[in-house]
Amino acid sequence: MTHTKKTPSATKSIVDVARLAGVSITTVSRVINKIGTVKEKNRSKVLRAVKELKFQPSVFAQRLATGRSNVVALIIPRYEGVFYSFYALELIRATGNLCEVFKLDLLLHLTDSHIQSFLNLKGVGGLLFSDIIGTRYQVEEAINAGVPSVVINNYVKDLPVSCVAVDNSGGAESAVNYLISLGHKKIAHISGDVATQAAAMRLEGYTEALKKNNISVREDYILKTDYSRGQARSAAETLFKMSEPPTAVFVASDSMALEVMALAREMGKNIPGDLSIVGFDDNPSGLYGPVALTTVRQPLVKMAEEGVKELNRLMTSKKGAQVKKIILPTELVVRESCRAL
Amino acid sequence: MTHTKKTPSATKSIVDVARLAGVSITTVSRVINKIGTVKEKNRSKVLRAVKELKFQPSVFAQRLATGRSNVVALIIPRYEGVFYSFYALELIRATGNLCEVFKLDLLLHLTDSHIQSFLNLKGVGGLLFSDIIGTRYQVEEAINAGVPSVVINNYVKDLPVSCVAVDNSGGAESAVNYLISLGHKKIAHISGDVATQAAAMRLEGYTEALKKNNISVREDYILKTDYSRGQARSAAETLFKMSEPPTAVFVASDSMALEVMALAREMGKNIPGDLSIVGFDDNPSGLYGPVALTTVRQPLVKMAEEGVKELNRLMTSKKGAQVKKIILPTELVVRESCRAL
DNA sequence: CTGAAAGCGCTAACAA
DNA sequence: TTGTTAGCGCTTTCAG
Repeated sequence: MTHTKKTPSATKSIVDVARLAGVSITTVSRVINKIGTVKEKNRSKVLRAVKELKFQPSVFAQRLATGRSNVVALIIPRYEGVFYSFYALELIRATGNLCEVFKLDLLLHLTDSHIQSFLNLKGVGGLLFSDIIGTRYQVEEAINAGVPSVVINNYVKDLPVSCVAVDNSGGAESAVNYLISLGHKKIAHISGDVATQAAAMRLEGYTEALKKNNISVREDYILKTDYSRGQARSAAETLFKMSEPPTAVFVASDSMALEVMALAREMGKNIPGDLSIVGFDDNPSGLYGPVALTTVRQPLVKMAEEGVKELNRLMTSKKGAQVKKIILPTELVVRESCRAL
Repeated sequence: MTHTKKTPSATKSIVDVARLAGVSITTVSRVINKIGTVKEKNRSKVLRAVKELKFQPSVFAQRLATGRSNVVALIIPRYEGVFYSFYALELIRATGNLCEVFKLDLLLHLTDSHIQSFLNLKGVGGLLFSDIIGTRYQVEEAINAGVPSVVINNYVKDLPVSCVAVDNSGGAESAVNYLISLGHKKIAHISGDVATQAAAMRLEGYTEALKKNNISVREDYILKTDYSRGQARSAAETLFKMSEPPTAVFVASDSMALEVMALAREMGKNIPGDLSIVGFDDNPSGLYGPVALTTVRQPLVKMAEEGVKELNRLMTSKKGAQVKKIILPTELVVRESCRAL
């Protein structure tokens, strides 16, 4: 009985290519990895064989042999408020696009904060954390294991990890300053979930701007939400019912700001006539309404891109590379939802 | 010089565990893979060693050895209109969640339809295609390569591949029938991108319902869009300007329907007084407006789940398993945006 | 019930 | 410039 080499139906391996091309597997490997030191003649023979056999190297064998992995896991906390947002989608999209550019495989990992089992760190070459809320432990674990990691959307001071965040407090300040420059003094703030750094910093920027302008901070003008439209609506209702309602409101996200505008319209109020509104995000939805929303543009795509770039840098440089803390500027986009008093 | 066993800093391997536990690596492997035939005594010794060493098996070695991979790639066409949607996010979310349940690694792949290089089929254990628009070639390639695949959101008749879709035409019919039952005869349709099967089927359902009720189909009542809010707004403008405007409109997506409602309000029109509206999706945003949107609920999450389940079935059963074509029912959700004539 | 040994497909010294 | 060979870490017969 002919001792056939294993299952003949098996997919082609580097050995088959080598045989067909009449060279050693090493040479094939060199061609695949573009090692240069291969004679043009052999090179083309290999290439031809590869094409004929439709050969694709086994990534597992490669990874096992090299110890390197080009898999990047994007860790998103399965945090309802956040995940239903424009933010999450933009982030995923931008990350996906750039990973493709860098030839990285993007592993998506939605995680419950209370989850015990973490992903197998041996399976990934790098970790991209979307925020650190509820995943701090995982970040620490990754750092200890020496897996290149970067945290996005959270300026992590107290951990030796690269991060790229947005200047939330600065953005908030510019929004409120703008309102003040328009003559507003009674300015409310509908904040997002202050458990997130982004929301907390926006709140801080709001109070800072007020203080610097000698406007007293009224607690009743600060409404905290979970970033959902539902809670934004409730907050707006509260605002409108106040005996001394604000003349302007800075809202922590565009989608919430849109909800406030919607409610205002329903109640027959005029925007910006009766209330000036500034959002945060620069979500395209803000453009389609009757009154284009003035907002603070947040470079979400850029943030994701910088994150992937930084991660790629970490992954391709030797162990112990210096971490980077990047903070991206925001930009006030003036449209139609505010008026001068 | 002591011939140290390679880099001592290297992560622990099965060998270290075996040594520490005082058994062979085979036994360790058995314990890891829950092979049962291991004496309790050895078993606990191994477990203890695993814990002490914080051992995590190398997925690459496992995959190389077994030839099996639990990596699932979710292929989403980078199709602007689609990707900015509620749809994409829901899909990713549901897929991500269920993959975790099945212990599958989710690889996200956003693809340009014109891309040549495809992902390395050897690297994945299964493929989940979100729609087949622009990726038909890839689907065929996967089928030929024998890689388990399922197409979501598109009922693929002409290819031997599993798919799970939604009853778009049925859903559209029920929406239009409902409008008709309310006494409407002048019913318009703002369709999505008819290059997608979903939009095409909704349009078909619309015309079918009309025909079955002996209402003539007016071409000028059919406005085609790309699913974007911008185009929805233009379509609505067109509608409102007509000499004989419709009394009701069936819109192919909730986000577009919301845009139509917004425009109506801006123009001082009353919903549902002046115009009845039915959407499609059951996007939660439809609930927050002043008038809750009547819509056709689309089991997006269920669709994604069924997709993953089916893929998992394919991946765990032997080659050549029978493909399944699944079609999920929709449900009309009556809320406040329609009135009887 | 356990262990020795032969791979899985590829890369990377080391020689030639 | 090319080939030989020894692993990478794990699974899986096959003996014991």
